[in-house]
Amino acid sequence: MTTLLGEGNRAKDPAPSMADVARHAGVSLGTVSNVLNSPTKVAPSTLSRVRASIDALGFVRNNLARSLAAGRADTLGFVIVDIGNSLFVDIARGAQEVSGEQGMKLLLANSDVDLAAQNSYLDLFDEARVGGVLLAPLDGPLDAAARVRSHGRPVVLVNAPDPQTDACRVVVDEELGGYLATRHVLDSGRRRLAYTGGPLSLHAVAQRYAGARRAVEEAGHGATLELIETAKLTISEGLALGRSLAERDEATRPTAVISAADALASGCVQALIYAGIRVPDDIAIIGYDNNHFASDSVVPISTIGQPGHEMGRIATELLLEEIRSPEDHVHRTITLEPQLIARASTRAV
Amino acid sequence: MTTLLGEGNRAKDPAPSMADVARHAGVSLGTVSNVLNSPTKVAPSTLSRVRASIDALGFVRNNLARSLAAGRADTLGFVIVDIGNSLFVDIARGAQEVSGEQGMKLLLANSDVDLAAQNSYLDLFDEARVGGVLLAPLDGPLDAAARVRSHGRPVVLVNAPDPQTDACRVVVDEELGGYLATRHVLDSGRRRLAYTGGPLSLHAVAQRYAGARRAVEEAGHGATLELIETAKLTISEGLALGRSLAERDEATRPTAVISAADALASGCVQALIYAGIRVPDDIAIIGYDNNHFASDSVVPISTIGQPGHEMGRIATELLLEEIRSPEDHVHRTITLEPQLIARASTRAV
DNA sequence: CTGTTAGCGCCTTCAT
DNA sequence: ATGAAGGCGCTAACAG
Repeated sequence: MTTLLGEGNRAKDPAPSMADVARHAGVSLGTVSNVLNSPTKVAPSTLSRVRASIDALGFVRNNLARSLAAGRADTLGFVIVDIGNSLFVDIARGAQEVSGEQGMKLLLANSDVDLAAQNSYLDLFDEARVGGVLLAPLDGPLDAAARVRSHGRPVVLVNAPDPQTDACRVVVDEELGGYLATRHVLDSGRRRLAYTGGPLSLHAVAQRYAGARRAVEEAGHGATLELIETAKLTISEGLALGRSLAERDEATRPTAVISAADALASGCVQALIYAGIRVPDDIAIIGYDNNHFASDSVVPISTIGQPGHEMGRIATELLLEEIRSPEDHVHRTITLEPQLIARASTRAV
Repeated sequence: MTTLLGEGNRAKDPAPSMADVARHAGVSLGTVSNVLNSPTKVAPSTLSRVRASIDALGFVRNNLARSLAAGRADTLGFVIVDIGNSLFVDIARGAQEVSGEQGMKLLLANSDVDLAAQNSYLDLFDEARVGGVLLAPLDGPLDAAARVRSHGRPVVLVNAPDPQTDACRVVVDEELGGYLATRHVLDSGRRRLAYTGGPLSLHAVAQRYAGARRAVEEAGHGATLELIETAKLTISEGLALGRSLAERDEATRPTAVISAADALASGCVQALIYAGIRVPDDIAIIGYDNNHFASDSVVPISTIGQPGHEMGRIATELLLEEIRSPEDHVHRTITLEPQLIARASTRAV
């Protein structure tokens, strides 16, 4: 076909390939590959010459072709249940660190608490032939993850409530967290306690409650624990909770509230103070998660911190280990401990 | 080589390929490709037979090979400056929607306000041959983005302060936002105003301040605007601000505070209430960003909403347009308008 | 409608 | 230290 006017620039000159670089540098394709992958095996002179051509041409290697040919990927995928939750952001940061240290890249995908989206991203990473995937799942079936695993692609679960799957997991001891929080307020002298959070169908909420009960039973001495279930773990539920607490008369009002989440605790504190009730003098409150708005509150709120950063690091290490030696890898569950962070909201009376 | 004990499962049976499917179904490779890419061109009977083999074998297509062969990608990359900020999460959601609707997948990367990380992810997406990239950049040089563009890969900037680059951009009118906020409190009857936020070196903070000044000048009638610069836009800075405001005597204390961020406003409200100062009766406050903790406050805080979701949608549409017709694409900057959200914290007196 | 074939860009032995 | 050649898994004509 003859060239018509303007047809010449139609091609939008395609990215230069290694072959182009080789030609430009006057070497063979294999040599270019070597300067990219094993620079030590190339004579210094050719090496610099090839490198010069590389950036003269603005060459970037095609990772698709690279991974395809090499049969392995330098990419990891992380499917995150809720990118708006700072715990997961911390986990992602930890994962990113380890990935970088070990020469891998980390790609993120936000499932947004939606099972279909979670499955779709799992498939995406599977099709993209990533080296392995990290999954912070929502409460729900994990068969899509199993499918990925069945394709020989390692999956490690982070903060997964469900222990039934055959994969490595990194979790934190929720029961212990509830115990620590409750024990702390008992130690501060309060006896009439209330645990709040919900719905109880959430694994973490239930586990933390179990821990709270254990601490109260252990305490004896007339310590009591009331359960106040909420519909969600939000600030606005907390506001409502605080208002209803403020309406109770002093004799029945708990003297300490153990909350399953900082958001809940924060709302509660705000509503109580607004109603003229003193925190921690009249009511002590402790939250959970160590979100920034727990520390950044008029009355800094005590809380239970989860080692998100460490969770991300460990999960990634497990994943890389499984990727590198699938043969002798044995799955394990690493359980991390939550940590008490005492602030003004639970000061002893 | 003879088979030794246990050597058989050494291979960790590699993922089945289209060739395997073809063999299993008794058809040719091309036909399998057709059932995957143009099912209409395949006889119903073969179609179902091939499909049966596909999931009998648990086949998932290799996207690396697919993109390599096809010369185009079905993936978009989004480099996000701060995954902890809900505005960007909203943008990501919008981008995800449009991507999905148009048959593209969206991969995320968190640069975490780090230039090196941002550049590294830009390169990652470049090497991964994504179809195009969305970039919510940090205040800093954009040469890495230019490099990506020079490789023929479209880049669109979201919420980029710097208008100098040659690419499509989606931004919101920050000056207008400051104006709207200020105008609103003026309309509510306040005259002694203060604008707070910082550092002023941040583009958005400075622009919003400019808008505030414009509104005050326009108002005349002895309306005044004090500037209270903060080091950051955090809740704790807001707490400090609220405390210092509470210490002033009534004659000099502003009757309305326009804050450059909800976090700041939230802290301020909390500290004021704690000090016994009434909001909005004694001081009205308006924030910026429409973060959830602005609405979920004892006194719901008025704010300026940014159309994050829409920003993400539009940016992705621009990107897809450029990807699909690079020839006749002309770069443009879409400027969206922020929106006033009036709540209790600025109720008229 | 189905089969055949030639690459896509790179890695990786194996020679030289 | 460098070059040559086969193949990774798939798409996209083109034949039949």
